[in-house]
Amino acid sequence: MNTRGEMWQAEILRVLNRHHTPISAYDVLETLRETHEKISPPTIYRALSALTKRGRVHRVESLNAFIACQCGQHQHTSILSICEDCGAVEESVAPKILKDLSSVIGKSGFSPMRHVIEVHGTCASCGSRKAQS
Amino acid sequence: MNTRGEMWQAEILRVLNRHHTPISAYDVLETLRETHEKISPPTIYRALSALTKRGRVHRVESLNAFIACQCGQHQHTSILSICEDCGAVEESVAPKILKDLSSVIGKSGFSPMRHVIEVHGTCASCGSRKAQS
DNA sequence: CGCGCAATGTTATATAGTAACGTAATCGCA
DNA sequence: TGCGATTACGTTACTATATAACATTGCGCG
Ligand SMILES: [Zn+2]
Ligand SMILES: [Zn+2]
Ligand SMILES: [Zn+2]
Ligand SMILES: [Zn+2]
Repeated sequence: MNTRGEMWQAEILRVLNRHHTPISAYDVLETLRETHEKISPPTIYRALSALTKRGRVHRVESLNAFIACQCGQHQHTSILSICEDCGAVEESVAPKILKDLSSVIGKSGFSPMRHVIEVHGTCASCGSRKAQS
Repeated sequence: MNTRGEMWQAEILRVLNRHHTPISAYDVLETLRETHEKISPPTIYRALSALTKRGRVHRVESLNAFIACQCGQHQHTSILSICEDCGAVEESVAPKILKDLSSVIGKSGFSPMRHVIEVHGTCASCGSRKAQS
């Protein structure tokens, strides 16, 4: 059975949903340790990996961190816009870009399986805040 | 003077150019230790970071590894196609995709500074090898 | 029951990256 | 040239991220 595993996944998802920025596996670990003293890294990583497979959580490769999927629509490849000022991450879904991407890199015979698209920059509110000052 | 720093950059670039797959900073470290016993991680990371800024080396975020720029044209943002079979990485330059990407994520007011586009999959030769068997 | 399998827990370790500080080279300027 | 300020570099130690390996649990089934 996997009731325990599912329990960890649910707990971790709750932790991730309390944040609006990506957090590291070890941040999750520390948080869960407040209530479950004996939890250890492999448990966290197993659950995060299951959640990622199920599309409930996205791994932010360029930050080695994780964020709950915000776009309702799971099992998609999304574009992550990461504000380097406030840390906020926004998800966009753009099938056309994925298609163009496939066609560009497919020219050489490469067949894509997983896309990582992460854009670092400044979000709207941080941008206007900086423009003011 | 920064002749020492430039020397490390040159040595590291030589190491990276001997491989056709991304290698980790610590792989570089081990290799250089064969000839320079006392070299240490910060030296490697400083040089890698300078090389990355200069566009001579790309950091593969989804592998925590580095590869020498293969496309001659430095200081560009490139799309990396990573074969999960043989590890080979191919670079593509596609300004149109970057433009589309900016326009999609710009709708919400986000202004992009750095793009990370990495596609995992199977390269042409590994694909045909698998199709045969 | 009692064997076999798969999921989970546990310990330890591997891998990746950086802070902090001292020293040495370089620059700005009289 | 002399000399303080500044920056680059080396070195030590440490923090952060991730996984290997093995023990244990609990369930399915004859
Ligand atoms: Zn999502
Ligand atoms: Zn912001
Ligand atoms: Zn390149
Ligand atoms: Zn291949």
